[in-house]
Amino acid sequence: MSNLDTPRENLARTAYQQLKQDIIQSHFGPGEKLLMSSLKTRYGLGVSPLREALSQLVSERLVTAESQRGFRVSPMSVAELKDIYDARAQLEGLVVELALARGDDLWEAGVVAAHHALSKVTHLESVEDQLNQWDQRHQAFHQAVAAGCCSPQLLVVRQTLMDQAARYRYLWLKRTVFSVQALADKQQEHQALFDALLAREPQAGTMMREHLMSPVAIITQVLTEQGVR
Amino acid sequence: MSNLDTPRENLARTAYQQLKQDIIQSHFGPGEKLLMSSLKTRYGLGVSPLREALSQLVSERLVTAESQRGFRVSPMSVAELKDIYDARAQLEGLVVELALARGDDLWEAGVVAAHHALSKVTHLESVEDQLNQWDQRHQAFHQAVAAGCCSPQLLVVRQTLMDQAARYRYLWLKRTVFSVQALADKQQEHQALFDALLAREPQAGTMMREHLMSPVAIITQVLTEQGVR
DNA sequence: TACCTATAAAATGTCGACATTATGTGTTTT
DNA sequence: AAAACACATAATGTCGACATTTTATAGGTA
Repeated sequence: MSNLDTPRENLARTAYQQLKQDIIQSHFGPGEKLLMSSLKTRYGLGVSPLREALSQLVSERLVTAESQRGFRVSPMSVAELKDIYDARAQLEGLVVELALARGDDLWEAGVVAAHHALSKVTHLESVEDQLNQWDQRHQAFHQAVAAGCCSPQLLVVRQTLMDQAARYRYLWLKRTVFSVQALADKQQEHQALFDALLAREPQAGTMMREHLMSPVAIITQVLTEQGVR
Repeated sequence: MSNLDTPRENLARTAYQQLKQDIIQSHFGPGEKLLMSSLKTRYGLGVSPLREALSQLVSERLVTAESQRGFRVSPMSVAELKDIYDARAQLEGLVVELALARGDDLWEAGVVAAHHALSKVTHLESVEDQLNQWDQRHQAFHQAVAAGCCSPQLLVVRQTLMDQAARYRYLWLKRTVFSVQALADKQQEHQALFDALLAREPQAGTMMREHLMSPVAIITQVLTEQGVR
């Protein structure tokens, strides 16, 4: 009757999504123990769906499990930051080079649209909204570029690395989005990237690699300020 | 006392390993429904550890979950075969190029050792053993080569794609390992690859890409013989 | 016959209970 | 005082039970 025909999602899936959000936004800090008792009260769920959600997050390496000793948030480190960003840069470079070779008109159209939207981010009243809008369009732009590689598998792998990087990326976002200078620099990089892509210039891959590596210095600084090695 | 200091793995992990094996070796065929009742009797476990294991396999895309409708083995298709192998080839090519630039003496030593072991696979009485030994050393050789990229993250990603490909790869293995000609061809490719790597010749990346793509034709044939689109 | 409907059977997903294992605290021993 | 031990407390991991939902079966209608 009044039943919306939502297919009724698992509790495990909702737990997964919420937990992931909470870890990425550092509600649970790196290395923090994830007590079943607290999770139960926080999300109002039993252990079964929680354990399923945690198992998935272990597969994504956002959570680590130690047998008979429960779960904890995976630690963060400068070494891991560099490893993740290096892998992302290399992979995204590869993806771009494939897109140059494989991308069709529809791909170009998607890139044009996403780039346009990104360049028109308006200054909203709420800084929170501002941050979200820019971040969303920024990610959409890169997603549109990557789509040209015509490899669903590589795109999944790419997304996995994105998720892994999310916690680090979040640190960078806050520093960048509120700096007019940093934003302008990024905008310029995106413009150059955009031009190179549409012209199918071979150096676009290298440009992308450098573009992705540029936040590393800033994030390293933030981490060391927070006492993370 | 008589307690071996094995840390006592949880049942969920053992279930995960067994399920993965059984799916890869096609004990559970593509698209097959995974009934909780049968899994319970087969592995002698309750639902909780089984669901955890299945959740992890969902993350690895070997299993698919539909809310309120349980789990089934992910289907296989020629399209997915091509997608996975393309992604693997591109990624492995990238990894090799990084290894050429980053690999040190220790990497070279590992490659030499693994190549030597691979070239000396003895003809054992049991064909099963023969297959296992060759496959193990073959994978070890590629692993040793890949290690040179100096990126733990990329190696994890590579392993994920390997796991995804395992079911398809298994089909190829059976056809290859029992064909003297096919084995000899592979051995020659490995030799050429080996020489190019140690000489740091830039075309090693391309060679690797072609090496990884070569089984696609055979596997496609086997799949169509089995009625898989 | 084909098609809907009502009913029965089976399967999923979740919780609470319980055994096992880890952790913290206070006491004894050297 | 430091280390070793015993005990109490707390947390994990697993199972069986149960409500809900899906699927199969049989019957009825046009």
